[in-house]
Amino acid sequence: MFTLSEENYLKAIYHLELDTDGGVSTNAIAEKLATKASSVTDMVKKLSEKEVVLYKKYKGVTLTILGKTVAANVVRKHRLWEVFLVEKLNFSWHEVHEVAEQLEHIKSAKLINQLDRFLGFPTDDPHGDPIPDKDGNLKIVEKSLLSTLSKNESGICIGVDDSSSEFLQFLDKKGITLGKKITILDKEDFDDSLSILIGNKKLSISNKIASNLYIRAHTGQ
Amino acid sequence: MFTLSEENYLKAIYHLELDTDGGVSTNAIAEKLATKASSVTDMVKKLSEKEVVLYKKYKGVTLTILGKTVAANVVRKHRLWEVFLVEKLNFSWHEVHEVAEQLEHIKSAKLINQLDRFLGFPTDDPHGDPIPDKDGNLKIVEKSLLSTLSKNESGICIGVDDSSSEFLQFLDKKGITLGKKITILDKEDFDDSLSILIGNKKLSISNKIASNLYIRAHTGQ
DNA sequence: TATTATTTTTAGACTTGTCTAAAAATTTAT
DNA sequence: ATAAATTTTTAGACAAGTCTAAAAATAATA
Repeated sequence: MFTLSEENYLKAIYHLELDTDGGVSTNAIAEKLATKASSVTDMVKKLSEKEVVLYKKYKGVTLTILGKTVAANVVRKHRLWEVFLVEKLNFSWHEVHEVAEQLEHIKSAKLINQLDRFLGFPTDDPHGDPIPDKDGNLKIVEKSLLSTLSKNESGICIGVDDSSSEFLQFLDKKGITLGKKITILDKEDFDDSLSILIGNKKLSISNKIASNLYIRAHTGQ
Repeated sequence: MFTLSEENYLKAIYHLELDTDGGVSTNAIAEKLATKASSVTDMVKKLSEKEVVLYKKYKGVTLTILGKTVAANVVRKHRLWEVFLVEKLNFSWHEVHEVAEQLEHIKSAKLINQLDRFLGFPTDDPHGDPIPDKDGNLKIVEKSLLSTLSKNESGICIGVDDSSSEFLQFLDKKGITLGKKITILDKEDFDDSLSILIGNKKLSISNKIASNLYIRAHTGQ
């Protein structure tokens, strides 16, 4: 069994490993968890003894198979609870993270299996992130940043990179939601801003926005 | 804000106060929380500084208004989650306690208000215990132990005193559930065991069982 | 009421998870 | 390749919550 702190470290390492090659650095973990590098060193030693990470001094950390399973399960719980909050309790997508951070640590296999069933076995959370299955496997989805599309190309909005409350509320205001078709009408060379068509509305968005929206290629019609 | 430990102490004191007159003793709290009296003394001092309990050395503890509100809110959350688990996730009533012990500490006013609404504003948990309202007020229900009824009296089964998993599973096996009408057919002087009619079934139950079942008087038919 | 017995508190220690400050290792730059 | 900058680790300390063992207060009993 793992403590709340241990689970948070495992989750952080799990996320960091996804966009890092090789071991995850002490500093990166410290930044992600808003803690100090020395604390990370201490915890990583403990996790290493529990055989959920591989750790060589000064060489960074990697999750073991067991560690990855534990971490993926925490992520699974986090995302299932987010779905619950949005679908059943009328939370907005920008409100769910903080509460899911707490709920993800509730320990009960039955609870999470039944919740999964109750929600109809969802595959994605409200931000478009895939929900790991019971064994911790993640569905791989071909996705690109909106900012990488060219003029006249289009795709379906399937997720966000930055899921801060501010960004999500901005998207709400603009009417940008998951599942909507987006077409690039024009790209401005000057500042890389985009003119897009979403639904039947024309919008102008900055490159910063476009670099935080994931798109699935949309062939045909 | 209160830590998990503080909340558990407040809840324990809250429950103990309900069936104690005067202050709650250190030992009683220690027993309820399966901890040591010395630990209780330490915590009670801290709670006293936070002004949620009144504490005089050697004289026991009482909740302040604030303390009672905090405790009732934890109980409210516990019982709402129990309803959720039974009604929505198909848990049996003997399985909910352990999970609700964890869920009761999740901090989010919106979560609990929306959960309450989602569940249709239930007034009782699956064991028949009343759910405190937002202000911490408890509905008072006139109830008696089944063991106090006389021959030919009857009532509706509305709750259990002992809600241990074993007892609840025993009740499941016997088909004794909340809301059912129970009539005393006979009382055995020798061992105070009862012959009862529940639904259309005749059952013989020991006094120990009868002393753990709450009944609401059922006048007429 | 004096003496036991019980309850409660104190004192000191331990664990978990964190921190600061300083030392050691590694990386970067000259 | 040596010096400087950065990263990482160690050493020691602290807070929360718990424990054991002993002292102090209260309650029970003869």
